[in-house]
Amino acid sequence: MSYTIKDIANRAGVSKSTVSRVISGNGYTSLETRQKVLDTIQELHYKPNALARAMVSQRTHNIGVIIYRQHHPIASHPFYGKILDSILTTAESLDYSVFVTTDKEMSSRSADFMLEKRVDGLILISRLSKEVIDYIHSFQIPYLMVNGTVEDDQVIQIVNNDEKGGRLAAEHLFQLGHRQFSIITGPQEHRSHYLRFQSFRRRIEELGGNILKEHVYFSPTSRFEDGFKGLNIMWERSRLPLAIFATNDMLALGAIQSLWEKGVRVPEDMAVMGFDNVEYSAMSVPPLTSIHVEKEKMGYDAVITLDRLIKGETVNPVWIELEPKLVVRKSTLRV
Amino acid sequence: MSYTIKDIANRAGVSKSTVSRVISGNGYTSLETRQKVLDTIQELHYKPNALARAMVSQRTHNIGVIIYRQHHPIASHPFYGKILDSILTTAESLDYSVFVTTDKEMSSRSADFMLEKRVDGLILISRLSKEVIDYIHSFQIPYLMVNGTVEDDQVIQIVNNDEKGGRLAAEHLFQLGHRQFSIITGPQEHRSHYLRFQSFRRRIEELGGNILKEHVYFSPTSRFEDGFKGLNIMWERSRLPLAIFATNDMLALGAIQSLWEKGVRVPEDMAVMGFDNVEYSAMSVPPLTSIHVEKEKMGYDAVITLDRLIKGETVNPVWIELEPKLVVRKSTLRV
DNA sequence: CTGAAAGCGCTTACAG
DNA sequence: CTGAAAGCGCTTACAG
Repeated sequence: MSYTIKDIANRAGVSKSTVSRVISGNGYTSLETRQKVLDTIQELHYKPNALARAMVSQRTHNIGVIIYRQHHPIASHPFYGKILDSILTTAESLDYSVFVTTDKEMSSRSADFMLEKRVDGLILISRLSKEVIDYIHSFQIPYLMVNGTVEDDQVIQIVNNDEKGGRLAAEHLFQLGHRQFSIITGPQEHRSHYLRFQSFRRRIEELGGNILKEHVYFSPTSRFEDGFKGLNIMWERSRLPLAIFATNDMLALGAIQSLWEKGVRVPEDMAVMGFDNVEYSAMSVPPLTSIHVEKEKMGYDAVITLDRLIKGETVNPVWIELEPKLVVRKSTLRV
Repeated sequence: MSYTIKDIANRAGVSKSTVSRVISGNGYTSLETRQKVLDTIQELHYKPNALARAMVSQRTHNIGVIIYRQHHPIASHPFYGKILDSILTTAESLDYSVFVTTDKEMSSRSADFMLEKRVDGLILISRLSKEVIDYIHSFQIPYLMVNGTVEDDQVIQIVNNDEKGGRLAAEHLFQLGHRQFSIITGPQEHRSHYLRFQSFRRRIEELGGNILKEHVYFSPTSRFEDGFKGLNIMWERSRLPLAIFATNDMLALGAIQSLWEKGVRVPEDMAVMGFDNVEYSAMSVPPLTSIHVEKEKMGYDAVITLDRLIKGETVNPVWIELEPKLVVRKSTLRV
């Protein structure tokens, strides 16, 4: 196989301890031996075995990311993929390697894998069952949750302030003069969709607008296809208001394509807005007004916070909430 | 920390060897002791330390994925993200865990990390410099390349048949009656963009059409923004032909948005087609005609092949080429 | 400043 | 069928 510390020691004419010392920089070494060791390391392209190191140091410098996927593959997901990207780069900057796993059955299989590999900590993304979380919790391993579904203040969570986001959306459409609205909202078991919808509705009602029951479509998923379908279903049900709010961008884009097929122009005939501000919202025709969610920051904060936990520092607050922001594009322009 | 094999042995009143045997299923164990051991494993939620196992077995059951990213974050990328997704699920089915790393500088840093962690094998995605590849090669670790840029038949590669794809695109547009074309093509150092463009042009010329120099835009990246910009630049340069071929979907979508801003209708006024068949090509307005590339199969084949290499089996052929397919959508419909 | 020894948590022959 | 011993490749006190 590859060279070991013993090979280096022999070749440099010193002991393993000495080699270990120059690599780690702990303890004293004479300049001369130090140089000799460094040279032979170079020469042999020696790579210390991280497994052996981890065995004795009880630290792998690996972290695990578990992402729940149901319908959507996850890495390529415009929302979760972004979070993952930023986890990857942040982790790298802190010298962690990251195991990525996507979990379909919400079983503990992924968790078991990670546990056996002795990761230093775990990042859980999206929907994971209470059982799995409790299971992980029982192992006393540092972990936290990003954009989770479970309200649990035992668990460190990083989330978007979806209530505020819903309000921002409501105020934007209201200001454009709309008083009646159609809603396409994702699975209500998912905290985000639920909060976005509820706070949008509440704010609209506060302002004096209203939302009729027949103008709400509860989508079984948060995907494009169901945004498309949802619009069709509502369309056949009744004459639609001139503003549509979807609780995420993919649903909104689905609605827009459906409207386009019907010959309804956006924004001239109807305004549409989404939520998340995924990359594609800027690329669509027309570009989609949305509520920006700081996906990169979610990933960044997750790693930084996990690193603290791993180092035994206490983390406060337990609940990290990020601020959403309105991004106006042409899909809601007053024409 | 967590329990060790010794804890289990003590509690069950047997030796470590015995515990090891029942876990691995190697060697004989009486039904009685077997049950006793299994029970205490259950009871203590014992998780064998994969590091220790790997130390002795010289197999980590981990593989590494290195993705080059320059402009685009990579996990969320509509093309590479899909490959990654399928790597993740395939690896899981073969009981591999996967380290994912994105490499910006094309340095050997990621490779070094993976090497130190003693991954069983490596999957390299996209553009990686010859030096890095040679470097990895020198360590005798099983590895292969997906959608690579380098033509090197020493290296096992999984690629799309881009020449055929380019031809399919040419034939489709030609059949619709077009004889002149605009091209937006990505970085020519990238094998895919180069081949797609060249074979498209060749096929068009064979058929009797032609492509003028001023109707070709060489884009510095393969991103949406540059598709948008490319269209603008050509637009100002001269009157454009009524069919546009972009060497990937993102460039095509950029062009479509630009046309939309100018009031040019697709496909009524102008036909546009892309390449890759990323998810968003089906979601755009209008839906985009494209050449489908089997991204999922790339990831799948990569893992299956790597697994063979890891097991010491020989792999033939060295160059795995996937067949592209034309997907017609409304952006090129004859109206 | 340097080396020998013990130990991290497993598996694998080897005896019995 | 079961246990004691050696070893995987490191690090960490402990002597010297």
